[in-house]
Amino acid sequence: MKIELTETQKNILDFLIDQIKGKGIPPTLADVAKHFGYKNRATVQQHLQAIEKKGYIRKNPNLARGIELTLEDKFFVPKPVLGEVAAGNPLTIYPDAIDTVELPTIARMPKDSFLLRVKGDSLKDAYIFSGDIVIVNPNLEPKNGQIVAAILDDAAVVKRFYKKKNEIELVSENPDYAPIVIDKKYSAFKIVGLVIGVYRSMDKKAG
Amino acid sequence: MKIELTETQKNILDFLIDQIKGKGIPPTLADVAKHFGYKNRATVQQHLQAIEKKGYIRKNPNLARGIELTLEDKFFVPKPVLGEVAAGNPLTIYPDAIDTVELPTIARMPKDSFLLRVKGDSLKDAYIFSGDIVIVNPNLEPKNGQIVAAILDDAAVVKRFYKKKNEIELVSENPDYAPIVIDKKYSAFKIVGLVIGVYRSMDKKAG
DNA sequence: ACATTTACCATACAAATGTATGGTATTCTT
DNA sequence: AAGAATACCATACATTTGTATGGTAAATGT
Repeated sequence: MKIELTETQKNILDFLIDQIKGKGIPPTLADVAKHFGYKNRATVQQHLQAIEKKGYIRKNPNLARGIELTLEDKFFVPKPVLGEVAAGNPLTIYPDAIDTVELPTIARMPKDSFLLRVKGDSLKDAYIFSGDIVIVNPNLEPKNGQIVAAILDDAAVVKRFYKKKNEIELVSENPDYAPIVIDKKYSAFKIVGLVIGVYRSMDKKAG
Repeated sequence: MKIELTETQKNILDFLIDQIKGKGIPPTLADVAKHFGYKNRATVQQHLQAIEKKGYIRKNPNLARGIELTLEDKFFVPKPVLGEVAAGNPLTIYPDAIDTVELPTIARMPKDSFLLRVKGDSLKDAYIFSGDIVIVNPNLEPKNGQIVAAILDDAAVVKRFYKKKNEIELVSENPDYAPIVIDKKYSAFKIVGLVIGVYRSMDKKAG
């Protein structure tokens, strides 16, 4: 039933979601126009009509800030999953979204953070399992013992983080996997962000 | 600094909070007038000026729905956890919120659904652990094999749900706990809702 | 090549919303 | 008793906001 959104429309919808969920109050047409640099509200108006026709929002006519997310009825906001991330052995990370999960609106999802789907079972003793979605915040500095997402030689991993003198150690909770030790100067290594939450939808049985 | 509010002013402020926190969008003057049965907006306007002068709200001039709560913590929105729910043996459910989880910025509660903190480990084979927050939707009908929250003899449980001919069976994933079988007519039993997701914040170490 | 969709701008208009001002009546203070 | 604060109403007006309509240009599909 839902039709694909264009890039511009998707950007606008993202902004709407961001404002409504984040700031708590839907923007006016003028707000949206200003944010995207449009010189008049009619442009926004037309985009909104397109988005509404495709079923993503509903508008209360003649009502200031009368934009409602239809997604909201379902309690879920679709979010892109940027890649798969290995809890065991490293996996490839993809340049674009490989999938979307329906994330409940309560799951905390700060700006700039993103989602990765976990593959493998090396973190099972930290209660993260294959198929779980981890929420990664790239703006937080990881402390020792916290779980991070990192890129190592073009692959992505999720592991517990320990900062040593000249190395960084990435530890799995599962004793089947040995810790990875990286020299701090090694250039093909980069911490992507701190894992701030885990979400698992219950509609399919875990395991 | 804060001065005492009059009864009317307090009622209006309560309504404002209710709308902003609950509905997610501040009301217009007309909304407030209608709710309290005022015949014109100027009345509301004056009350708002009084409330603002006393420091409880701030107004963005000439802005539709431009009421902000000064009380509001901009970065953390506490969400009530309605009770603890036993994955093992039943626990008491409390009439009021027993705790809050802090969900930064986002965190608008999906309509009608609520949170319960899980205690006990009977669902550990379904990857739900003590301390996890389960999201319960009371409007969805559970199907066989799904996980539900239920009230049994004034205690709350989270278990996998199976509907039999004349009974309902609630099963733990953990073999240490035997299934609970309830006759359908038993009045002290009630399905509270379907567990639609599990969320775990990572700021404290799991385990 | 032609029609359709998309992405913008400009302008005009109507409805919603906030604001200013003046009025009446009641209660509370001093 | 006088003054102040409170709680309303009515009306007029300015601004914001949403809507309708028409136009240009580029990309896309058939």
